Amino acid sequence: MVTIKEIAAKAKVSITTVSRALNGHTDVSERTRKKITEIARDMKYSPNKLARSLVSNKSYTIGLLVSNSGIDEEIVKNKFSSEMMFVMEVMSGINGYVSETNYDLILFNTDSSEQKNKSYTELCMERRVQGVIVSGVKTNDVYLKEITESNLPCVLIDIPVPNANNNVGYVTTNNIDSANNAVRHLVGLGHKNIAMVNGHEYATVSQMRLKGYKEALKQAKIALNESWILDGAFGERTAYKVTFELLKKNPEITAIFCASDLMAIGAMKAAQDIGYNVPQRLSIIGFDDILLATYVVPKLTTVFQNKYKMGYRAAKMLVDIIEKKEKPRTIILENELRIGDSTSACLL
Amino acid sequence: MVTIKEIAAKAKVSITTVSRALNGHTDVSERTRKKITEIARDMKYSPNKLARSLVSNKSYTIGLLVSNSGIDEEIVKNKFSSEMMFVMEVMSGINGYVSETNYDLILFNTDSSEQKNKSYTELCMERRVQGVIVSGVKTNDVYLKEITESNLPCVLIDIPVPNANNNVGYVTTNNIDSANNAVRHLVGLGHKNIAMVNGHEYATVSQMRLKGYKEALKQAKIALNESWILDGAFGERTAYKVTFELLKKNPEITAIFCASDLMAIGAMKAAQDIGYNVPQRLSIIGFDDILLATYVVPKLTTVFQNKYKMGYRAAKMLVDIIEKKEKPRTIILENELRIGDSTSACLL
DNA sequence: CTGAAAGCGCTAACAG
DNA sequence: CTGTTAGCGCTTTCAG
Repeated sequence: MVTIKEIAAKAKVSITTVSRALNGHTDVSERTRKKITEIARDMKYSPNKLARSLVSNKSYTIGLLVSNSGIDEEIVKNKFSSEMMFVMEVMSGINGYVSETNYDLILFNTDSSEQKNKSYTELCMERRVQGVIVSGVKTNDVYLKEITESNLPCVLIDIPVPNANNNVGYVTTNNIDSANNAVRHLVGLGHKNIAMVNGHEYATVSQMRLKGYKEALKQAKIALNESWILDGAFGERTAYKVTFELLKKNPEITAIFCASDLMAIGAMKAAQDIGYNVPQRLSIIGFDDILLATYVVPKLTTVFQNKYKMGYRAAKMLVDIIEKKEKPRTIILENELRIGDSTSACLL
Repeated sequence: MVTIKEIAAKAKVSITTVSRALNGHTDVSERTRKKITEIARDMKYSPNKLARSLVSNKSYTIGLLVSNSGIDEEIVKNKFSSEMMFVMEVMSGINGYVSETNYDLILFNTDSSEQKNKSYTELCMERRVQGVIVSGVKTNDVYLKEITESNLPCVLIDIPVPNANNNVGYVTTNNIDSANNAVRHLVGLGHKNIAMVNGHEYATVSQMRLKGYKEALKQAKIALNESWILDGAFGERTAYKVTFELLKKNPEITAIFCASDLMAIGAMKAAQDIGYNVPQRLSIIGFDDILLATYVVPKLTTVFQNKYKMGYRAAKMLVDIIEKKEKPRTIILENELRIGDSTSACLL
């Protein structure tokens, strides 16, 4: 590895001058600058960012904290869980913004963190990342609180933080209204007996979507039946099981609102296995609009979340925080109900 | 940020001693070690890996070079391309292995590299990554050659390198045989007029799969019809278009072998839009077994590639190279034909 | 415009 | 067992 020292020697100048020339400082004569840049190129010089970071105290790296949990919970080992699919699309957006900047992305795995007994904060500190984006982490996560209470700039995806300091922000979508809207759509189609398959309780979005569901029923003056609210754990198989049971016991149900597409797919399979036609006998709505939603048959009616944008905006917000720009620390994106073929008028 | 210097001051020892104590060297008395570790904990000390890397010349970071190209080529901006889906699953495997080690993963985007006019090698050098995994990059990529010819440890996914130095390796699957096998399956079902929708030419896998296709036809003594080999560019829409044309012109075709699942799905839609029943009128086989394959109707018959394993093994190989372990630099995994509902006996 | 010197936080001989 | 010293590659005062 060639260093500025070697360049300095060859150019017969001091390392200071080399540093300045290469960094575009104005106080270097054109002649020496030219000489130096040429030599640098010839020697295939590449600046050592580690060294630069050490002295400037800026690593220009952003941490990305994602969970792999669930990866072999529902699916074997080579397939994704619902969460994974969601996170992947978000990541794509994060990457999209980050690649417009000088920052690089470093990937941390929350699972390995627990193996190694290191908190997320430690992971980040060690690498001196300047900020971190957290996604796919449960609200009861052991290390979550620590990191939001630290001074590390931090943006959370779908995890609202009530009264956080100015270094913390979050990006989420309008879950309550979207859920409400989805359920209202069902009501509009004449459905009255509408069940809900929710995700696990350790996701804020579950609570929000449930809230929207309850609101919509109330507005439609439909009595809430608590036993029709199921826990599908954000998994296809769990959703399948609980839906199967539910439908067997309660033939009066004509529609189900699911808090994720994968669960909707699980529910749909359960319905089909029971012999129900979707949507004629049972309407189903999902949430997320993952790639899969368009490909299953019937095509899912679902709440489209712009996951790319969520990631993009999260990354942007993080850089704003890092660079001390005073911008909103909360972003709530709007969703959009996309009508597919899994919903239709109630025929019962 | 608290440093070992501050710990040293508080513990009234030299920084050397602190360093040794914290790094588990044996030449420190138990008493001082205990004192030091306690102080470190109390002060919330976190070692600066940047500084450590600088002196030890080991960054303990691995670069991950993936392409985003195609992301808005076929699909809007918030959806994945086929390549993306594949790469994502591979990434999951890479992450799986890496999290068992001391290394961290740093993400480079090949597109941004071109924006910034930096070669992959530069990107890696600057961050002093100790090795890099390359995936989803085309064989004609401008910077590809440079990086494999550098001394940087490097593992490629699905890009065989003929006579590379000992620092370069690759992981791929048995594409020729798998393709051969897939086509033979069609032959076994009585098909004789078998077309192929291939990916673009800048992927080695396209060439291999084509080779397998040709081999199988030859073995079955079926004449090769070059005009039945189409370029689907690894995209669903392109595959749709070319298949549509092909089927219109050549009603004698009863089966299509596609070099990727997404293209198979595109082909399937084309067939259905023409009024063909799949599989009765037209059998279709895909390649990859991406998550989608199981969810489309009819469920795709496809060649299962263990993408997680590909990533896992690639990461493992890279670490072996970095740590100078003499292990094979070539890994060719076996695939498995998974029969779905998109293939059946030839009825024509 | 240029250079000398100090130092970022840490590790690693070398001496004691 | 512990401290002194030097230095990883770079940036940044401060003097000239």
